Amino acid sequence: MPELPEVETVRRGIERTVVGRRVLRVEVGRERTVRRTSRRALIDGLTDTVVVAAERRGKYLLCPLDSGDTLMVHLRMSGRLLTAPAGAPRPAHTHVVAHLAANASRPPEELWFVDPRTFGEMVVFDPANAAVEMPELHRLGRDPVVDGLTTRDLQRLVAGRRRQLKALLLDQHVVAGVGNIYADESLHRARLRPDRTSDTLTGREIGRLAAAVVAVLHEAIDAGGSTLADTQYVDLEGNGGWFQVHHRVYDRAGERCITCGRADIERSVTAGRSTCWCPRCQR
DNA sequence: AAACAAACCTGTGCGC
DNA sequence: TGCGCACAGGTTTGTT
Repeated sequence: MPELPEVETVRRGIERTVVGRRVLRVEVGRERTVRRTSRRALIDGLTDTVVVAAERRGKYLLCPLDSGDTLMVHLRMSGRLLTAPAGAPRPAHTHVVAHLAANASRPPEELWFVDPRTFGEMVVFDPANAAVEMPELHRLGRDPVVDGLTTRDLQRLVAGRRRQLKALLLDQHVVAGVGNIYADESLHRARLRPDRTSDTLTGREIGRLAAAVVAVLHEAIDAGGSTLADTQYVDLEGNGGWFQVHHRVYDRAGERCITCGRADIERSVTAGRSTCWCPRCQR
C-alpha cells in the first residue's frame, strides 16, 4: 500500500512522537516480520536504545539509534506503524510492539507494527555493514523528494535504454519511492501513455515527466498521502490521508477523465500492474 | 536488457 | 447467507 508520500507521512509522525524516546521493552509476535535476522536480534538491537532520528529513502524508513545501529522498517503492502497508550488493546496482526518511555510531553506509549499480509519487515542493522545487511539500500535510485529529480537527472537515467515508462517509474533502482498510484498519477500529469517507451521521449517530454513526478509526490505529501476505500493506510495516530480525492486516474477506470472531460479512463495491465490512464490526454 | 509470471500472505468485494 | 474467485498500495526471483 504505502508509497513515498505515505512513508514520508509516517516518518514525520515518528520524528514528532518517537524520536528522543527510549525503548524500554520489545515484543515480537510473528517471526516472519523479522525474517532478515531473528526475534532475538530485533529485541536485543532495540531494547534500551533511544531513537535519535527518522529518515527515509524511497519506501524504506530508517531510524538511527543511540547505539550506533539503525532500525529499518518497510511497510510493503499492508504494514502500518501506530502509536497507542501503554496497555491499549492491540489490533489483529500486531507483530511487533515497542514500549516507549514517557517524556516531558507524552505518557508511556507503545509503537505497534501491524501487518495483515506479513510482507512488511523490521530489522536493526549496523550502518557500517549496510552493504551486507541491507544491500538493497545501496541499489536504490534517486529519491525525488530527498534528492530532487531534474530533467537532466531523468535524461541520464533513461539514456541508452528502452523501457515502458510505467516500468521505469516503478523500478526502485531508477527512481525510489514511486509505486502504482503515483506512477499512474505522474504519467497522467505528464500527458504520457504508460506503455510509451523511454527511447521515444523528446527532451521536453522527459522534462514534463520529471516535473510531474516531483509535483505529484510533494502534493501527496502535503495531503498526508492516499487512503483508499479499505482505509489500509493510516498515519501513526490512525488518521487517513486525503490525496485520494485528487487522484485523476488511479482507481477511476471507466469514469470520465476530469482533465479533458471527453474520454473515459482506461485500465490495462502494464509492467505487470493494474494501470489507469486517459487515452485522450496521454500520448 | 527488458518483459513477464510466479511467489510471498491475508482480507475484501463481487458475482452467482 | 455462503462460496469461490479476482484482486490489492511491494519486491524478489526465475524464465523467456
